[in-house]
Amino acid sequence: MPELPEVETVRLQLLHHLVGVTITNLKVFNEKTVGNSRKFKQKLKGKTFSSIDRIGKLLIFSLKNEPDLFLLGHLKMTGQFFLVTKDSILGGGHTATETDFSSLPNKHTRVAIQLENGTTLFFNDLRKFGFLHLATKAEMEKARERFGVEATNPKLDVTTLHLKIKRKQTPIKATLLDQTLISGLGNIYVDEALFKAKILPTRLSSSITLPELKTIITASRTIMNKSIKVGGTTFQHFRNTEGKTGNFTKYLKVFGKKGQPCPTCTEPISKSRVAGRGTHFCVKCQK
DNA sequence: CGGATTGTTCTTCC
DNA sequence: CGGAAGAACAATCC
Repeated sequence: MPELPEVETVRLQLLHHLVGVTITNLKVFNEKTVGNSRKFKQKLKGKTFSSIDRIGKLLIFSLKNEPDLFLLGHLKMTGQFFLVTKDSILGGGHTATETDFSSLPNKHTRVAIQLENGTTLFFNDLRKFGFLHLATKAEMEKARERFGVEATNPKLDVTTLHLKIKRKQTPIKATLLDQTLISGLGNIYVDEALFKAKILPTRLSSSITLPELKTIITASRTIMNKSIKVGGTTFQHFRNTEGKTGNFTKYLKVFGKKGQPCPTCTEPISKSRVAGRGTHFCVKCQK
């Protein structure tokens, strides 16, 4: 379940390997992933990556000398990028639990992008919810506008956010997952941030005071920045572009810890459904 | 084999 | 009309 830190981890790695690199060929294994594969291949062949941006969990690829063509990428729940160089094929060295690069493309490969330097970028996605879509500048900007300020952005104005949510009759968890209000949080980091802020995920948004919201936002930022530093969380399907799992798993305090003692008070961690999602919390620590 | 899993959008309901 | 709840999407695991 890639959230902001995982997507940022992917972005940094792709940035390192793709900028200035030209696409020589493309292969589409799943039409729906790209929309229209004919157009997708025709538009991208011969183009050079110039930069990669991110808003929330959406990746935005810019192309050299193409001011009106962008590539929007979303991993949704199970999307993965794999960057396979000659070296990594030859070198191997991955454990059995990790994806075997020499076997790519495999049955979950939806798109393969061949690059001039002998590298291939694979987009794998088990559940086919993720996408790589072409967009005009106007479409890209429209997509951007749908996102609220990123949870990690120090400029996030909590007072403005509080005004937007103080009449909402939904659980605070649902509000924090709403990407149009605040972007980047997903199921894992919401649970972790609310635990750190000592707020119950079921609390109505309207009951959250400004100081409480500030605490939640600060907690989100702290947790996600820490996660970015260690390469994200691996829970089920996330792998970075080298096929490695993230390292934030060991820092998780409540997510996936149902029945285990709360790290603060030893009360067993509870799990229920909030906002339609599996939700973890401590009934004693969170109010 | 039914139910749970999850990011986002779409549909339905009140 | 607008907010909120739930379904849908896909594939897999238990």
